[in-house]
Amino acid sequence: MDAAANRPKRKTRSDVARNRERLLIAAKAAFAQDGARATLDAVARKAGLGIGTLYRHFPTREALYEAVYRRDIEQLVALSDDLSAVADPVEGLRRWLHAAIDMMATKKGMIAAFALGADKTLPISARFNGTLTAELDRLLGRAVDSGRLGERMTAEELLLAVIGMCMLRDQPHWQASVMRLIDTLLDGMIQKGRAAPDG
Amino acid sequence: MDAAANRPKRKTRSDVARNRERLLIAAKAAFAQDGARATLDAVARKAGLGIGTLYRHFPTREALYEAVYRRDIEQLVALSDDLSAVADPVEGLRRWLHAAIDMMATKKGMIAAFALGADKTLPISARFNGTLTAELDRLLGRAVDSGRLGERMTAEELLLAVIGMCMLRDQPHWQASVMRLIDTLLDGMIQKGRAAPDG
DNA sequence: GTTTATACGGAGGACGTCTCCGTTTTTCAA
DNA sequence: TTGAAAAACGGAGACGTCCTCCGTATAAAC
Repeated sequence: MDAAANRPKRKTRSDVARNRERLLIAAKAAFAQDGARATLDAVARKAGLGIGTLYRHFPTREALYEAVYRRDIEQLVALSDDLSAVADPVEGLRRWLHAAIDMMATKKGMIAAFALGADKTLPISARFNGTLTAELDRLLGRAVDSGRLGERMTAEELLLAVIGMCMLRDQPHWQASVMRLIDTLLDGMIQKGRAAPDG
Repeated sequence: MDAAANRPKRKTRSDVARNRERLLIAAKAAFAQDGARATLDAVARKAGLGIGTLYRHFPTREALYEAVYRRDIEQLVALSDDLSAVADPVEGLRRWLHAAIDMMATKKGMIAAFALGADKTLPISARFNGTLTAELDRLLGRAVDSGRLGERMTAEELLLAVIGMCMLRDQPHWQASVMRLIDTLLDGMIQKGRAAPDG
């Protein structure tokens, strides 16, 4: 029943933590350079370790993504805490979305990680997207409660829109374009008349 | 100099056209079923032909996508002709975007094809994206000229937004979400006050 | 130093892409 | 018809990546 109770108390080997760290550093560098296309063999080689070791530490590519970008996600969570205190809730929401885009702009592999997260069949979805959707929902809820924004879009939809648009990273001025798209989208959500007839 | 002049006048073989057609039918089915993940081996097998024949007809995966979806693109071009006559230019633009989304909804592989088109390094970009951007630009220009829409977004940006958002196809109600996103975006483009301060 | 649990490494199988060239099919001229 | 030339076909095989498996190496415990 209780696996923890009858496990021998042998310390975990010292090389494990060291190798894990090496792998993460190598992966971060590889993803930054080659984005989603980086091969895992290359990551292992860069870390000076065998491919088998990589797979033991991170059984799937998604697990590796998650470990590499977990810290960044936490940063976005912290930022949403700060921005919940901004006087204008729409502005707070806007700033958070811009920060998310900024982050993806500097980390090539991150977009790939999020794209995987968009696929509901992968467990990474629950962690990355779940966490971020929750934060976004908080900011969005605040703006809606204030009466400034309508309820046209859900937090999840907004997040997916950002992720989707960021997939077009290879365009010349994609970052500015995406930010303008987001701003325009927010403008569209502001309580006013509607452009779209129902038919 | 003139390659056409001194080529022998032998007719092109009759099997070529037949096999090309078979490959297209098989590819269309395979892409519809498996999306971007369909293997080219499977396409060739489904067509009852060798893999070598597939590659001779369509040297790259993108070439095959292009051939499979060319007709659909032409349909969108024709639709934009029709919609240029609609009284309300914003409504015309909106309908065209919805039609594009509808089309992607029924053809799994099409989104993959467009996503490739978003990568400027591939020649398919010039054909698919170029054509569609031109049509969208026409509809958008008309709406801007009427004074109803501001010039916040370019046709290319709008198109890329649609493509990006459609990449999230695996979500439960993605199609409705994307359409609502587009409607909201259009609302945001309508000439009114702005939500986003400059800082 | 010996034992033992644990981790490492990389060979190898599976699978997809793409090429190359011997074989087959089609066209054309006689 | 039939033979030869041109053109297309087919699939074996080289290559690259993913991922697993298990013999070997190493750290911890005693």
